[in-house]
Amino acid sequence: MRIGELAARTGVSVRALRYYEEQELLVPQRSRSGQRHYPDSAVDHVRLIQELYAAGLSSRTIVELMPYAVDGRATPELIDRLSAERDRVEGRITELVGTRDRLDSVITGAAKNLRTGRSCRVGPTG
Amino acid sequence: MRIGELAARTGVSVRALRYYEEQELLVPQRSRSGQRHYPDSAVDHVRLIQELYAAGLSSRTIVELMPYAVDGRATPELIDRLSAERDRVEGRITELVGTRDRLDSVITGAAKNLRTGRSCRVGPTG
DNA sequence: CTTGCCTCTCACGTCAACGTCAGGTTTTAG
DNA sequence: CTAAAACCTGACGTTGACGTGAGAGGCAAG
Repeated sequence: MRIGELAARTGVSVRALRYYEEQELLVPQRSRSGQRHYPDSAVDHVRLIQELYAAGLSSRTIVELMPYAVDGRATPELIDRLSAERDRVEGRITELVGTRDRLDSVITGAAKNLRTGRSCRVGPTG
Repeated sequence: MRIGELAARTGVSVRALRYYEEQELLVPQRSRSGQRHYPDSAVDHVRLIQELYAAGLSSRTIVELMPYAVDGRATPELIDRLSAERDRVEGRITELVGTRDRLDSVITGAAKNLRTGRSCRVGPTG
């Protein structure tokens, strides 16, 4: 399929797809006239890329991890890299859970404040 | 305290503190000569700001939520805003948990691949 | 053939949260 | 008093993942 269709199917912009190519994340074939042609598998490929971006990985990191997703070839280094990223994501989750709990207690305090009309201090821990 | 000490205590840069002021997140008093002077509470204040940044909130959003943190005054709108951000954070957590699990299964597959030396496809779902 | 949409390649613009440098003033230590 | 350290105000630079517009070429339909 051509770039417009892939964009429509994945929900990412045409510009983004060209950017992915620039970053060597998704390199399509070219017709004689220079138009990009993607296989059907590109749809899932793009979704994976998006997910990894959403997880906070950079293009460079994704590029480094792609060889595995592409040809299924694993090396110890690759596994280390994947594990490191997994741990990073895990760390982010922990942070965010803490923040969510903080927000929860702030909200609870605020709601109480609202009911009583009294100003009960809720700021940073302490 | 002056800006350098606050920076040292919080671990954020002097530049960042000046940026926070620019964004009206943390407005200190000024001496006659123009130097910034912060109260002790600014330390916790900065930490809260950092945490909210880390949670993915923008300066603008933080500014909107600050009135509560500053004077403890809650309004229904503020609580809605806080709840909305809480839900955003919760959504991010769910996403990241999914990604972590995806990474886990990829890693497991890769490790198995490595042991067997066989290429077992692990890519996007499907 | 031409209309119209899709695509191409530059290449500059954007946005957030600062980094960094320049050039000058204030505070502090000796 | 002097020198160093800390502070001040601009103001331009950085990074990542694109947005946006210009100007030109490609392709199926009438």
